[in-house]
Amino acid sequence: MTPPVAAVPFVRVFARYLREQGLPVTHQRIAVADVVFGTDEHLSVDQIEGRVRDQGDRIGKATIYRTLDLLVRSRLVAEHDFGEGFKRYEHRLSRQPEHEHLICLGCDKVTEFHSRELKKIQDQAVAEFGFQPTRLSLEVYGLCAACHEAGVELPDYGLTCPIDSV
Amino acid sequence: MTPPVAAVPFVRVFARYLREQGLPVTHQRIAVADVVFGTDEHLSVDQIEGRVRDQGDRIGKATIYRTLDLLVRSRLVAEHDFGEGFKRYEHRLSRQPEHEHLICLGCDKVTEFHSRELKKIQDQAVAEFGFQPTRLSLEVYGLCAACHEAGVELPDYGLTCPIDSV
DNA sequence: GTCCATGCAAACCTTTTGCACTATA
DNA sequence: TATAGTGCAAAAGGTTTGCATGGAC
Repeated sequence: MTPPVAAVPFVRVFARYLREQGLPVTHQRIAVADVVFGTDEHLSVDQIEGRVRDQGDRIGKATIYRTLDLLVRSRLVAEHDFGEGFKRYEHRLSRQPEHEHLICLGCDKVTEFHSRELKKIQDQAVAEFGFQPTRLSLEVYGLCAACHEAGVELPDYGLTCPIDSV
Repeated sequence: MTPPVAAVPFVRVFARYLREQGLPVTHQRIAVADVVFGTDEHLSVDQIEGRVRDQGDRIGKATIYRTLDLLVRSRLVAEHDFGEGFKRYEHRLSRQPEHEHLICLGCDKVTEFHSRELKKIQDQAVAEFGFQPTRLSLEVYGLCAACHEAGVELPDYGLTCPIDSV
């Protein structure tokens, strides 16, 4: 099976990168790249495994983890932790490379957005603490418009909140 | 051993909370609360275990996890993931309850700070996407002033970055 | 032909759970 | 004394590693 057409040039960038590093361009590495560059979703390792197998390729999980490590090091792919107990991966080509995520607690939908306030926050860290930022991680959790309009309610953990009365 | 004086009233808040919920106020729960409310550090479960034992109390890890769950539900304590592979915990009393973290990749020092830009970012999520935020998580990674001045260098992952040349 | 990648299974680490026993109220 | 908590050990779940085999160049 062939990868989505849009993904092909990005997979080529990865292949070129591998050759530049003197690393073999293997069938499995390309299969993982096909999947990751072929979508704008934020994929888990299990999802990547399933899609590679759906394409007719056999692959082991260890190879997926090792290939993702290469992709993240190359900075062609970003790794995220949305607090689910596992990591998710998204490619950084054909989209705004720097963006943050709105994560819906009702339906798990992830919306990408960018705020220029983030620059100010980093500037503030420099001005106030002499801190030199190299990267930041921002996730906003809540309800997406659809869930909000559908009246979805988030469980309130079920317990009272003493901090408000302190 | 007695807990730090400053921690005592906060531990009392937790004890009152437990009674209000109809839950037993046990030695172990109070010992964990003593440790967590007795510092402004961001403690791992291992650190909490060590400090409880240093105070002369015996405790199992399962009890620490179960007590931290209560503390987080009560909102007296916040749980954080700084990407280390385990969680850290900090109390939310006697400090700005809402704050974010600057995490030094050189010495692991954590600096708390607050930026009013965060409010604007949440407003932007509402205005732009109709997203209703309930909480957000922001961590800025980089070098603290001391490490920066000491000339600490961060490893660059060792590989070239093809994305800049795409 | 050399070197590295792959697949599998085992190991690892943090966190959760089951269960017999103990402490709280 | 009834109810819920504790400790221990086992389980769970995601990720990493060791090693013999197989593929890339």
